[in-house]
Amino acid sequence: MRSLDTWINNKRSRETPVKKIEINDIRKERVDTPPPVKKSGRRENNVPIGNVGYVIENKGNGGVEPGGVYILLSADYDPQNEKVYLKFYDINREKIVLWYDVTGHRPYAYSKEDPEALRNHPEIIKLAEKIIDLRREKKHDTINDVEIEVTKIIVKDPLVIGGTRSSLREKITLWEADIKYYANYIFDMGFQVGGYYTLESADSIPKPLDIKDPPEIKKYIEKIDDPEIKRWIKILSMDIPNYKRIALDIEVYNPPGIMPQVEDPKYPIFMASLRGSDGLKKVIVHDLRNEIKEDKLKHDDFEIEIVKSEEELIKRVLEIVQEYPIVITFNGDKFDLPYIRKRGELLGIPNISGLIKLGRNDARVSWGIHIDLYELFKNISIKTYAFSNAYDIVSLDTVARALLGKGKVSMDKTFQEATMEEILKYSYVDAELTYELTEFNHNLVMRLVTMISRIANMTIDDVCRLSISNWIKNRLIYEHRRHNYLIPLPQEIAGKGGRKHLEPITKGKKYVGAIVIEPVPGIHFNVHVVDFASLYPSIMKEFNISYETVNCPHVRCRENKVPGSTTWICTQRKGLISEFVGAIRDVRVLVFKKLARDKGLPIEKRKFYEVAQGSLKVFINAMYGVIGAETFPFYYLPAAEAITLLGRYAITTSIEKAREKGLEVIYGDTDSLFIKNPDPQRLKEFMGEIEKKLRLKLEIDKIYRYVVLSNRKKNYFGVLTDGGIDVKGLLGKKSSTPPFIKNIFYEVLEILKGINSYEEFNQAKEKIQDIIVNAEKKLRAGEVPLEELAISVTLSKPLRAYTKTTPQHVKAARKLERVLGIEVQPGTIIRIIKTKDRDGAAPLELVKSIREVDTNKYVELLKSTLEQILEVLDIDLEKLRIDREYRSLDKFFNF
DNA sequence: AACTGTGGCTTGCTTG
DNA sequence: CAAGCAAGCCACAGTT
Repeated sequence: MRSLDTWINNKRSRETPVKKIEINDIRKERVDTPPPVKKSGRRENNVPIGNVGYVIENKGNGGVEPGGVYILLSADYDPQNEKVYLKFYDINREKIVLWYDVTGHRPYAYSKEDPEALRNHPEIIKLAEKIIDLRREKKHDTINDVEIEVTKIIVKDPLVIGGTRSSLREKITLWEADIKYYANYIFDMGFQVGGYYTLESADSIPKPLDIKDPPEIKKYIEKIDDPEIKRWIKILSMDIPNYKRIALDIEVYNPPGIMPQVEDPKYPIFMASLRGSDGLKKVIVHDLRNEIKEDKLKHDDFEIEIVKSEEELIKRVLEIVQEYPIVITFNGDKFDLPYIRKRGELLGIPNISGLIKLGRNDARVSWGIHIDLYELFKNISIKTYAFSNAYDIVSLDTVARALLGKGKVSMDKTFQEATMEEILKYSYVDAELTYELTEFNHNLVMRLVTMISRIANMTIDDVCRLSISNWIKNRLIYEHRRHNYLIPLPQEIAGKGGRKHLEPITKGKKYVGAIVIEPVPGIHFNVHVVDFASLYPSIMKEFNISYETVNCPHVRCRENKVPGSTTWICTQRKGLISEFVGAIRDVRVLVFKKLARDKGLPIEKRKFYEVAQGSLKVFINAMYGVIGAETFPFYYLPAAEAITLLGRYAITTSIEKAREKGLEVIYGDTDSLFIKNPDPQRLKEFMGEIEKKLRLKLEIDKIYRYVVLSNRKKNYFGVLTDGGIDVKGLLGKKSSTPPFIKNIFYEVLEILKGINSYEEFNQAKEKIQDIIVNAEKKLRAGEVPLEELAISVTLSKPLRAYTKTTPQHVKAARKLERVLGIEVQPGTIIRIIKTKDRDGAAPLELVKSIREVDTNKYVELLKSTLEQILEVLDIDLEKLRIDREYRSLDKFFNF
């Protein structure tokens, strides 16, 4: 880690090292006298109550200290004091400090009525007491590209604008009325979440610290002219500290088979495990069966603390976690934290409601920040882009196995049956894994959420709980504010007009997507795959795609048509969305991707830049998707279609050009071309010409030693020049395929991997035949365990939502509920076995004997899975059919 | 009334 | 986000 002192470019800090700055006298004086409390506000002990610039000092929560070095991580609104407060991480004291607004900033929204009209409006009159001001303001109307005058309605509290049934936004048309107040505050004040700040005096506004650029970054900043890009480089290259944090996990003494419910917390908490970044490893236990003997108290892996009651346990846990600014849980939003609070309330623990704050779907802690890893890992962008689908089900066990290579301690006994010692171990490992998920790979997860906070300019709490479309929305709102643009209503964007030009290929879709080239079936050697480097984001950048620039109001732009449509694109103004994609794309490609691969840098730094470029990639990849999603506030169908139309144009133009040059295109999908055995010179020329013509860069993505194509699109496999194997779309790869068949599939692939020429295929055929004949024998002889035959299918809706058809997994799930009383929710993976009964399938749990299995179905499934690779290799499965004796054996089992 | 074949449709999973 | 695949459901028509 580089030392902070060396790169904080603050004069005062350099003269006197940061850590030694003395506490300002003013602050000391103030902290001794508690700040005045508003009459309406109730005061409880230990509850931080804000006033001007500082808070009451309590455990784990310090007041803002002038001269300190802070990172802005979060914010919230305090309704009692009617102020926004910011949560800063103090990097020296390793605490969260709260800073309450000192500017008198108030909530507001905009109306297009003039102030006079509004003053006479009955709804405004009704709320007159709570309205502070109606002020005329100039804003830029992005859709019509003109300056307009709007009225800023400034109010006393955010609920006047929105959040209740009687709020103003429910009564009259308002603009910018659904932005969270604390987010508004951050935008208006120009705060950068994840940025460094200091405070000059207790009641001043936090001032950005000018951070000295690391030497490797300097080179880039000097080279780049665009101030916008420079700003991005600076923000994203600032160091992220190893946050002091603690993982928490509780155990509830519930009867066998009954899950503890937050709504009805009737069973006691008897154990809590803690794992801190400072090395704390502790399990606190209320030994309700009195079985832990003094001599057993020692444990190699963690410290055991025995308490006499549940009340003592909760108090002790709260005492410890308050020492940590960041609390990590796995499912703490919906379980651990609300459960602790509710049990605490039942036991009459004072002030627990001030420490754990429950939202509708989340739980926050007053002295710091709570990160629920379950919510984070569930996030589809985190799952697919950041962790490339390394885990599929989101549970502590599966995520830890995938990312840490180790899982939970298995426990097949109930708490009643297990010894305390066993439960201790089990419980501790949960906290340990939870902590390690934030620490592995150089604190990747903590760095990732901070980096995303910076890009979205969104609080860490929100980043961990909201989806990518919210991250992007947040950043775009901020960009509107920076440009003084009024944010249009979704219906205004939709009302711009413009039309759809091509019917979607798939029924029920809103607009056309990409082109997939008809594959040439066969085995092809030496295939070069060229593709457009991030095609859709590049199109968005290069062709100025944004909701306001597609079908813009300028007459002279109407000539600038998207090929094959009447849609035109603005040539006068840069689109906001286009600008944002362009900037983060450039920053990623020109700076952070290079730094992440710079072998001259120490591994720690490279890992850091890897997180930066990876976070940027998450945003870049999602930009096209959100503009085509109706739920996105800047959704505009003609803009989404313009992107795909330009993509179609790029790929068709490239195919034509390639064929003109005598290059053989055998397949392609969306942004790629598979070129068979190309002449290197011609390939190079071709790529250059395309880039010149389309302003889109083509690159060689990979080279296959050989690739096997069938007549199916999105279905192929290939062996790369380095021996690696690519399997795309084939049945054998699908998560629903039974393990037994999957294994056979991969065994066959393993054989194909070594092949270099046509001749070698014939030898491989023999081996493959053996494998298949054996597999079928095993199946028919009933030698395959049921587990290996299970077909795993996700239940994606609640059971009652399947009204049109009843698929097999839904039938099975209903049976599970009826017969075993197992609760199934959306997201549950149902494992079914194909059976010979009327339904044709049953849940794995209810199949008792191998004799119920419909062997023929499995042979069929094996056949269709393997056929996808074998038909091209000219291996005829029918010829491999097993001798009559096995068929008769099968018959024997049937009767 | 029971069976068979067909095609449209639903569902889930993958590719880019 | 759309394109595309496999598998099964289900209504319907035609046959037995």
